[in-house]
Amino acid sequence: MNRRATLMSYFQAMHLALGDSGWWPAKTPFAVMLGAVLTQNTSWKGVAKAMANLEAEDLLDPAALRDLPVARLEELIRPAGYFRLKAKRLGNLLDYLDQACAFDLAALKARDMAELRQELLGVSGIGPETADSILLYALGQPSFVIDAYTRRILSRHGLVPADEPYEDLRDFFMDALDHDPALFNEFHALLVRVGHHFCKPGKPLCAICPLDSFPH
DNA sequence: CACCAGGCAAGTA
DNA sequence: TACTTGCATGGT
Repeated sequence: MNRRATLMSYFQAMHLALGDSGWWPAKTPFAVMLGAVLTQNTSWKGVAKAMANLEAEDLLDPAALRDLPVARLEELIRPAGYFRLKAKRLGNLLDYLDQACAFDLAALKARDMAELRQELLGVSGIGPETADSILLYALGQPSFVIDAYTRRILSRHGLVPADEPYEDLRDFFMDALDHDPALFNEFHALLVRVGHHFCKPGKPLCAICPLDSFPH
């Protein structure tokens, strides 16, 4: 079985078991970018609280956030953890968005993906996973997102080495699959959901994991 | 109590 | 280039 067929069979198994994930479909692109930074090495629960704090003050908007004192931003995002660090990183992102498109985020959707990805990676605080999350979930561009669960699940199934570098893992998906944003979106979401529920660090895969019937 | 969560950058050798 | 460490709150 070729890699495309293998990956699609994983996708089908996960989707059949868990259904649609509905990740980041309804919010604005900017809100998605905020979430992508705030969720770095952090569970979504605290991020949701931080986002609610911002929304309650109508701050899910780049210009509004730019005018907010840093100390106030730190206070509002505190539940997401690393609050001083993340306040800086959001400031860096705002500086970039102002310079790159004058906060016209819709304009970024038309940009060349590879070029835009390189620019995002140039922002301090935006690494490969955050950049790909922004491209895919905020801008609808077909950039596959790799996270700790994706690496863990694929390596435990013997599809890649455990220490496979981020870019190689991303190529593993992108060389095999059609560059369909909807597919990339749902595929990554399902991998995270499966990892979260069934694939804890150090523990063996669980018998009710939808991927348990695959070789590992 | 220990450990982890949808990472990243800076420092060290 | 390849490790190590700091960042911080909240849940299990």
